Amino acid sequence: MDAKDLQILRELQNDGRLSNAELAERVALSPSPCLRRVRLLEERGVIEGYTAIVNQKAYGLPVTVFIQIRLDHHSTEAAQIFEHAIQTIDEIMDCHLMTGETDYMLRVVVSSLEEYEQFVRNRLHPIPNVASINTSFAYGVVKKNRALPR
Amino acid sequence: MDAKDLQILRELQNDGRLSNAELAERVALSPSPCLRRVRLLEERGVIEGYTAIVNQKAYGLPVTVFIQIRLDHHSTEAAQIFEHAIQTIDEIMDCHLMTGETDYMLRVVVSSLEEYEQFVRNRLHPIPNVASINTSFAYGVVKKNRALPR
DNA sequence: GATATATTTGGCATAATATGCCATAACGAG
DNA sequence: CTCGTTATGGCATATTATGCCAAATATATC
Repeated sequence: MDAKDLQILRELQNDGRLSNAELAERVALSPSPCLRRVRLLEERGVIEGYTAIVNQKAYGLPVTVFIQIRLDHHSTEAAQIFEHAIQTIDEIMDCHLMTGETDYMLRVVVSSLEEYEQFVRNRLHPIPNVASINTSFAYGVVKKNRALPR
Repeated sequence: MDAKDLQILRELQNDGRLSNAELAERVALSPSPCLRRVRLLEERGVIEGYTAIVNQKAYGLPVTVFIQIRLDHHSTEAAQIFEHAIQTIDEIMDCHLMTGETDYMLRVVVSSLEEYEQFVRNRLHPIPNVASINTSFAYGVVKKNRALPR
């Protein structure tokens, strides 16, 4: 990955639908080597895919919740059960395995506080081995960055 | 926003580079009304943009950190200064204004623990009015969802 | 420093795709 | 039922992607 690849990644993170012609111009290459670099980045898994960024409020899901979860014991089995359970729950946008006091950090998206209550009751509580659930509501987004630094 | 729009959004969240022809086929429309719907969703701000999803490890930034920040007082001015300060810091991928005990939740991306130390020293500590910084490191990602639920 | 090898690049022809326009069809209000 | 509005599909044109080849650049070896 040289400087040109980094430039390509920066441009595609800021506009994932850039045409190859436009992208090539911005990174000072002709279209064909530019396209070949993009395909290589895709094949190597550096580019995992492309996505449309949807406005949560306009979509009807204005509420973002961060949830810190601890398991009651830390066997491989308990972790596997938990991690498997969350995969099928659509409201969970992402889940990180954490160091320190909490085991998992979830970002969950819902339409309202009422729906969040339902979510906790119907989706979270049925999962076994969960010792504690710590909920933090987000009022709004102050910053949102598309491109990784550097 | 009818069912077709929702379908379009779902498809474009899962593959932001779908050709209009392919998208039209998937949502059972001919290309022209399909494209018109996409453009409308863009104009209305439902689709905020498109982005390439870059693998953090492959890119050289394997460490994700969640940081909970409290300000020492909650004047509009203190908030504005803080919120303005973080905009220019590239390592901060997103920042949410929170309810409850902490004021802000940051997601930060760095190459190593050493770099995180530098980040805190050089970027965070200079910001005024910050009362406390609570750092939580992520080992790895258990789940990552591109598409909003429903 | 010269030569051989491998890698990357740019150009071109072809195939696929997007775009804008228009007539037709579906929908809703009165 | 009828008018006015909105959405749809088809088509011609312009733009873009793709695959192939020769030229240029970089790398390694002696």
